[in-house]
Amino acid sequence: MTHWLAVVLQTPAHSAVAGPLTYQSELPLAAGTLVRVPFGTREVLGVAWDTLAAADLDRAESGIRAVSAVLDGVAPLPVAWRQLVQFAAGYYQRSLGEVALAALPPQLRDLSAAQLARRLKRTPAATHAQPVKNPDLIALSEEQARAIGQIDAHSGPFLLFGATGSGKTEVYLRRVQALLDADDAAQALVMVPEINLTPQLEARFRARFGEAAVVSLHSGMTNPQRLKSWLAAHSGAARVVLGTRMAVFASMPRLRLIVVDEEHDPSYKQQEGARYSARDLAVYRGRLEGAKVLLGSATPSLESWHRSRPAAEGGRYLRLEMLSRIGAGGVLPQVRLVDMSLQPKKTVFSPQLLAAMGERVARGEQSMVLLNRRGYAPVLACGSCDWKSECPHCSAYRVFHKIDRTLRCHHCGFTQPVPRACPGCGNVDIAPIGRGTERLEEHLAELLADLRRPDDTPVRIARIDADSTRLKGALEAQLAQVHAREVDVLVGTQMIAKGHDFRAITLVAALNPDGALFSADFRAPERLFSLLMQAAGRAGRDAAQSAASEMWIQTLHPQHPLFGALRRHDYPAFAAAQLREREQAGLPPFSHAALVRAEARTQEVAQGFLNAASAAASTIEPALPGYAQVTLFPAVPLTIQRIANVERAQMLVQSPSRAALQRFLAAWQAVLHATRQQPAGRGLIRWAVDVDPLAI
DNA sequence: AGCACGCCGACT
DNA sequence: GTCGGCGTGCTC
Repeated sequence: MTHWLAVVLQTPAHSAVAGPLTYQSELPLAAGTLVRVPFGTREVLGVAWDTLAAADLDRAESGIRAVSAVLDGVAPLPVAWRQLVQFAAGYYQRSLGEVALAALPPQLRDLSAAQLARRLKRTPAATHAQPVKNPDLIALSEEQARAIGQIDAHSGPFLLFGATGSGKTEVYLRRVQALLDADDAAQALVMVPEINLTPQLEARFRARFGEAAVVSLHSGMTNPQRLKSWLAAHSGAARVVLGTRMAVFASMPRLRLIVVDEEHDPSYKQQEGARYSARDLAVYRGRLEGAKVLLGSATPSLESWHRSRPAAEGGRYLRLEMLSRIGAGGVLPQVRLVDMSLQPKKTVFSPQLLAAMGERVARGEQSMVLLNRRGYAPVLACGSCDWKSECPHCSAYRVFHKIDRTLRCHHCGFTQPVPRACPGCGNVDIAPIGRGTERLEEHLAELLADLRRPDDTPVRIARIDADSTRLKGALEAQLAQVHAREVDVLVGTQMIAKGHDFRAITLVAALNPDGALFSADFRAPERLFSLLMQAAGRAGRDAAQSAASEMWIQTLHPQHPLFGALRRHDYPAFAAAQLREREQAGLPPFSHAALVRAEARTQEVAQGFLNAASAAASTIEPALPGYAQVTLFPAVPLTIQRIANVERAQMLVQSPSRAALQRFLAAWQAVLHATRQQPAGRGLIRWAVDVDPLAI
């Protein structure tokens, strides 16, 4: 007997074939079954989404092809997984197939049914790994115990607002422990923002629950490793899945707890393809599957903070507070502001800061200097004509990297040797303008050259940024050097501000954070506050030194309220002020936004497409649902207008109602597709919608 | 997006 | 005479 199936495959977002396709099969196949199907001239992986009755067929029976193979070694994907994918595809305006296939391990796409069967034969049968029971545990703080009690007593979602070092990870571990002890098939998902942070967390979870119970899922793993972890989660054998944002889509049949650590981190938002927020999907998934959701941060996103206001005021999350620091005498580092307007112009290090660093060196303690700009200098300029190191392919300057004497574009990658003389006028006097971490490291070496460590050896300076850690294992090696106290002063980008537990650092300095105070990006202050709080949290983790640890900030605006709140370590005050501003300006979380981005060879084409699609939205009959509550702004060029010779434009769509915005976007999708076929879409390279964008 | 088909320049 | 340039069009 012939059965018909709706199968989703990775069909491109821009093509006409966006929805599920119909195939036939001699055997009945359950929804969620993985299949390989013929598609054009190739054979691809698909997920059986629905069974179809003959009456549902809208296509001549003769045109329907047969499923070529069934991957029956893998259990069908659970209904909750399909619902999550369906929701994400709808909410983020992408095709079902794109989201579904991107959520599966890549190797599943590449292996034939036979290859997969062979692979599965090598993996042991799925038994639920049993974690170590009753490990030796340290006593909980009163705050930790109270937070755990509340998590047990309520259904959540929870926002665990816990200072750096307040022991959030221990709370996660205890809740996972309690869950696994109580239910010997239950699973927990623990997400962290960056791959860099998974190894140390993995070590802690493995130590507590044993090797077999814990698997990781992130893009730094090899494809076979990812497949293995994914299968362990899917079969239920793995009890704890640790991962980055992609892990929110892990198939877990008995998911009962989801932890999103550092929930404010922008890395949770995917920035290409389906631009989902793993944090937001985690909350949705928790509700869908009846799993408790625990968001944790010392500086929560304003969205989560707002949602965790008292229930009487409309809050939907339960806020749990852990304000004191464990193991550091409860003391947070002192924040010192240096007014740079009192310093000579072009001062990089104020004398006060240098003196403070010098004291650390003399005592054998470590300092950390943050500068959010890698390379030697952001621009190279000619002294006699107006030549600057512009990238020929982008509307941006190429950065001078002294280490290999190149000019590199950080946007398109275009790299050339530094010219001997000015390409504009031939003058040999071309000079770096501004400074990046490379130059800072060099400058600091000069400034500190005369200092001696306690054993009378010279100061050792190291730099950690994306350039110094490009090689595999380089970051680990450099971090190990810092831990082994082979470094006195560490210079780096925000890469070093996050998560790493540096025991001997007693001074952290931010050299020039002022850009974010007056940025056009409305989230810039939130990010800066979070970065500085996290950086401050790096200092003085060791109890013996915490009392003397300091966070130094050099600024032209020491009176700025952001720094006032930071000095008091007062996130709630900062958040309240920011939320007031957001409310007045009608920005998220008080409104909802989506961006449509368009790329073309010329700015006119990119903007023309967006404006045409915008105009077409209002002329459609009947009027699109919710259209009255939706505001479409005119198309504008992106901040970096051109990258790799592609012009980029965007259009903001805003609404006070999330539902109205969603209905509008769903209906507008067809208009955008149609506009592309019209003269206004001629020359357009691509377009994409970004729902809940991080920056507007 | 792939991967075909299709129609015009420099090579064994 | 073929290999291959990437322009257009289709995939249940």
